[in-house]
Amino acid sequence: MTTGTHRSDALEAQWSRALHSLGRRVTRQRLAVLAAVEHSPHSTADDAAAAVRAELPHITVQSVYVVLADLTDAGLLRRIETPHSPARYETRVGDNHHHAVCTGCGRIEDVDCAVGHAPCLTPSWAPGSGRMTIQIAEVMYQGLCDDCRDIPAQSTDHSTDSPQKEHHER
Amino acid sequence: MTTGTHRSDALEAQWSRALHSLGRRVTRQRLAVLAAVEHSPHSTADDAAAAVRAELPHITVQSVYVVLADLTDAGLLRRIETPHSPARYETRVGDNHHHAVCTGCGRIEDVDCAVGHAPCLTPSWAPGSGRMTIQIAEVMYQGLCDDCRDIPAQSTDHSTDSPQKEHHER
DNA sequence: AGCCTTATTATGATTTATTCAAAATAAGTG
DNA sequence: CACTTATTTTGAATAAATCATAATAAGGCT
Repeated sequence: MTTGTHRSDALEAQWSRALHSLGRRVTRQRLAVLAAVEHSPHSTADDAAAAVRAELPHITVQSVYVVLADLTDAGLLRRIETPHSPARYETRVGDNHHHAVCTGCGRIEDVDCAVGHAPCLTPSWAPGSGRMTIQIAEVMYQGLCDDCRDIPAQSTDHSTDSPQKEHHER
Repeated sequence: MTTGTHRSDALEAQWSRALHSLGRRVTRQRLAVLAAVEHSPHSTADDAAAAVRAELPHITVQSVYVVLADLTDAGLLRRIETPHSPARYETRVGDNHHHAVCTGCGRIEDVDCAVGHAPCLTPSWAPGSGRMTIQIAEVMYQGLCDDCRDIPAQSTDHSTDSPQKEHHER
């Protein structure tokens, strides 16, 4: 085990090169965090920390926060803010894709840009609004996934509640 | 001052009716919160609490949280989650409009739906994703407003920082 | 008008998500 | 191998939001 290579070695090399060319140091924790997020996209900081601990048992959530923020800043990760949930991260950067979250179970799916590519960067402004130079457009779809539609009301207890109210998960 | 009416009385009556028909009680704090959010849209819970205190000096943020959550649940308010900022609320519900936030100053503008109306509810799915029944599509644009483009770097202090990094406001 | 039921609000504490400052560590350079 | 400095660790602090319980008041009823 001198070389200590498991996991996708190709990706690791790729990330190392990327970090290097960005003038950033290549560290175990950065590679581990990248691998964790690559392996399970849309991870929260906690998720990532748990995954990383398999390799670096002593890492703390705070360190993971620092690494995540830095990698996001460097452009190697993308941060997603889903409603009623901590921030999530993914390695798929650069392409203009969006997300759909199921209001039933909270699962998140990737969605290709609805309009094509650039068009969603040219919004039609509401009357009276000042114009902006749009740089990114994040679309967040919300709905019910097929699985959750099969189980109409597996809820715990709402007596007179209408079936289609708020769902919090997690 | 027996009638105690100031502020937009018409709106207040409208909200009262809405609450009533939803089987919910009409309370001072609900009306005050609605008025506060109506007056300055995209308010945070803190903003709303501050505004409401002009009328109900003893109200606490926690109560405002409860009221906001309940009104959102009732469909009288809409909750917006902007990146790097607490949740915000607005009274404009029902229409399918989106938001643009300036990465410079954090100001938020309303944006009419880019695609028209319904189309943004029919996303093109990424390969391998399970389908979902989309209910709402929130689009979050990010960019620089004209004001912030005029002042390229009025920042406090970033020495070697590139001008286009993270901005936190509030 | 006044009482009563129950939704709503207040209170105080608690949890969760995230950030910060300072000390310890380790990448990469010469 | 030594040295500089980015990065990580550590421990504490803050911000945002939620929860359980007690107090209050809305609106139906008589």
